[in-house]
Amino acid sequence: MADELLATDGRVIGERAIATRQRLLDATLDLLRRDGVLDLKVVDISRDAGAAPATFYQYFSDLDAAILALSETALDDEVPLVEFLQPPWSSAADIERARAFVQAYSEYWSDHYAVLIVRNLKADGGDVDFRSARSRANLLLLRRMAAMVTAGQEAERVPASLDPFAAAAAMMAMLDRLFTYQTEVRRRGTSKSAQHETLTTILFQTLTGIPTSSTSS
Amino acid sequence: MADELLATDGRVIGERAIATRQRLLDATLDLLRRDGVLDLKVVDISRDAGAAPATFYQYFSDLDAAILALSETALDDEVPLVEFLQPPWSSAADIERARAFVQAYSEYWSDHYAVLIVRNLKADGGDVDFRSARSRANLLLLRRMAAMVTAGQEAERVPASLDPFAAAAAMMAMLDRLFTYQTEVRRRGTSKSAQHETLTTILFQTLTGIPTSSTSS
DNA sequence: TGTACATCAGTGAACGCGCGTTCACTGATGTAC
DNA sequence: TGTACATCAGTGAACGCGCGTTCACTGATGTAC
Repeated sequence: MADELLATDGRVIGERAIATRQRLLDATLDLLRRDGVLDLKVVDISRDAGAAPATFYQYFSDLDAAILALSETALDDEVPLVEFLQPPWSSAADIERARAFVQAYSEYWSDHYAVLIVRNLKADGGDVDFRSARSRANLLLLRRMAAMVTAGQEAERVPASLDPFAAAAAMMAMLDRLFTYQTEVRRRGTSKSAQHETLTTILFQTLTGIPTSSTSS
Repeated sequence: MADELLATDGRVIGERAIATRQRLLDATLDLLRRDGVLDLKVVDISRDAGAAPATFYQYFSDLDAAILALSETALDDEVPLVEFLQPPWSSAADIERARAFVQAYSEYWSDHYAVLIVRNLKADGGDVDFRSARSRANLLLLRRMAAMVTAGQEAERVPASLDPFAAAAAMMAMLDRLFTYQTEVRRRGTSKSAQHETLTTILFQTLTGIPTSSTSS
């Protein structure tokens, strides 16, 4: 994208300013990770970035603007994940790609969870900008998943009772929520790899309807 | 439970006070639904409940205490849902019970989503009390789901690659997140009943491994 | 059946902090010649 | 190769609001006789 960064007054900004802006974003992410949205403050962000509060307002009209900017960078990291779903999984061997997808998505999530949680929260709360940010991000993967379901139904492997889009949304929901929830699951003695294997199996089974090799215990 | 309600100073409180406390909780829930956690204020709650701010502090040490109290009442409404999972689904006919479960869970969720979202948010953020509230609630259903997976594996219908607890958690995650997300899904032209049918199919398939009747399109 | 007293429940008004936000300013960097 | 000037970037200090929280108080209800 060839868009130049602007200050809040509309000026195009130079290198030094871009660096400052980035430091502010980094600090925002740090604080989001450490303390969560409920305790996020402009004053703290500025201090952590080694800048005066007034500086923050040169680049962001308010906290939401900064969080939205972080959402955009998260989106950039989501784009490559499409590769794992495209072309669609179509044979038992493709479970390897499902496995790789789960792994990659897990990493994506652990890089960006702090931002994604807020984005989802604000989107759920009805904020238009966050809604749109979420939609753009989700549709990327959702469309590919839905296409797999449709293909699976045409091949009569996937139940006709699935709505392709709803099924895809369900899978996304599962991935998102579960990664949020990960520490908790881990605490009950389920290893990370067991969790990934489980997700892989459910995903592959639901989207493609292709039987998983090992059905014996 | 025979626990009597206490004021913050430890006194057991009478009927009139119980009613006031309840009005405060009702107002809290209303505001949570309307404006979300980020804008929740003691002053507003008190005003809406027709009380002075000082009154709030007679019954709750802070906002979190009130939200935790609301989480407990949500838990009460979750208990009956166990019926739908117990005894375990074991034949194709049990898909009716899965369907009823999804329906009931959807209603449970739409009654309590505002509180559950905050509970999850705070639990994810590491708050001990909210963690415990969430665990107690989730384990109720999680245990039954995990048992079904184990049974399905013993009958060699469910892939051995599933970890029973992780699979159950994945299903819970899917339900929770997707209901949050419902308006969005609806907006893309998926009807509520199509969504429920999809969830029912995925749930039943994943937990029991029993093939769904209609695999043709 | 009324009066005095004890306890319970609720509040007005204020204090004070902390945070968002702004404005007039200073300092840094680039450019012309 | 230095000096003057323009533009860019950053800030100190303050204002003011809004909210959490408290305390000494008032009003309501129950109880004894």
